[in-house]
Amino acid sequence: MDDKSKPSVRGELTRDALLEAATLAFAREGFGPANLREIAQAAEVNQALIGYHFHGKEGLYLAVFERLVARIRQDFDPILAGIDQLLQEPEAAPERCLEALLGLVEGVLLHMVHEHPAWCELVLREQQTPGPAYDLLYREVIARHHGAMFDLLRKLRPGEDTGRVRLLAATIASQALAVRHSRVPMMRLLGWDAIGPRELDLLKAMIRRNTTLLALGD
Amino acid sequence: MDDKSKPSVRGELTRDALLEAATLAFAREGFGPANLREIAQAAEVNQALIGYHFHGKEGLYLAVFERLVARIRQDFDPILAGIDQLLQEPEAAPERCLEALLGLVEGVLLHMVHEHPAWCELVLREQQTPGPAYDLLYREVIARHHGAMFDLLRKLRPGEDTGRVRLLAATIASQALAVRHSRVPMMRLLGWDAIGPRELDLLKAMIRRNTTLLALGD
DNA sequence: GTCTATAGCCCGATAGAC
DNA sequence: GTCTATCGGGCTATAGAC
Repeated sequence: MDDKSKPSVRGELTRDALLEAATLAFAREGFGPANLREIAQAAEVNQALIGYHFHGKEGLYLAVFERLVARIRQDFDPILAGIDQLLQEPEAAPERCLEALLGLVEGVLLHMVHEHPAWCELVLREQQTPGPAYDLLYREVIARHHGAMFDLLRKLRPGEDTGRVRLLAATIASQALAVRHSRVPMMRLLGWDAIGPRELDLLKAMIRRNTTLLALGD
Repeated sequence: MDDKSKPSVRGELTRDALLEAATLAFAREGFGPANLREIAQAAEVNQALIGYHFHGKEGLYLAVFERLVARIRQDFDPILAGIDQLLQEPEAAPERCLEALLGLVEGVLLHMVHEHPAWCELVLREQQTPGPAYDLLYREVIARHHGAMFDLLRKLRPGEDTGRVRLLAATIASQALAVRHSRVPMMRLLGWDAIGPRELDLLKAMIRRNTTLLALGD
């Protein structure tokens, strides 16, 4: 029984291999410079199969985003569900709201540290001219995160102007995002070669301290 | 006296037009996908002149960065010189150090908000895969900013571990940078269409409040 | 579903006239 | 310094055999 015996399975293997290779290639080089020949070669699959399975380069690109969004949601849906539950309790203690906020921000930090270094390039490209891929990412990931942070901060700062609470959410989030957006200058400033366990602990501690100050301050 | 009467001037006009168009194109599309034919057309200049003036696509790209760095330095050198002077005073009051820090961060914020959006996008892209162009920018701009922030924060938090002070500098800076790096999701979160005077005041106030808390907190 | 082969396009570079 | 014309290479997409 060789690996070609079940066509429907083989097709799926081909799709997966192409998506895996394409994710790396698009992340490393961006949409334009990424090269279908190399992607097919890295996936050990014939180049013409990209056309068959994904209807061209753009279709492959969108499929890569769908896959990544699904993976991100797998990581964050439990955290976001826990926050939703907490927020539905009428008398949720502020300490627990702060703890939930810290957990969410730390989750984003971990994701930013561990994701492929150039994943940011993909998102940035989409941000400049938001196309279908960015809309998907925004709807499924970013909007949910924003919503959860906003709701938690509103509980922590009752009575504060909602515009200011939103702005506060954005500035708190920016600390975690900076690890990705400003990775290179940040590493140079800190004199780090890589973000290992020791560096990650320092980052976590600083973000925890900063977030607490910013959420409760004044 | 037509505009072709002084060849040396005409060449300079050609260079400038090409640099202007190239800045926009590289920022919008990144190095790879940007197209020399379109750049030449936008500059209303013959495509072959790119080869003559800049020795190809990479030379043009580097020249764009040299121009960008020169303009940024024009804006920030006075601010940074003022900080250097303050830091050389042996008994500089903490209040003045904090004020200088707030001024620098606000300067970065204003730059991120007002300067040509294309420049920031360019930097962001280059940062993902740093080459000679990024080294130039880092040496001439980013390193100086980091140095100034670090020195000011060390005065404000005497005795604190220098690694933590550096990390604090990075997280404080990230707030101002976020206006560019996360512009699209941030605007959606805040429900803003553009950053006008009203929005800028809100941003300034929030960053001032946050920076003060983060610099002095604990 | 897979593969070969190639059509057809776009790009960067440059030779050579002016 | 500028322009026209073109070369050579690399790319995506796809027709058609299996």
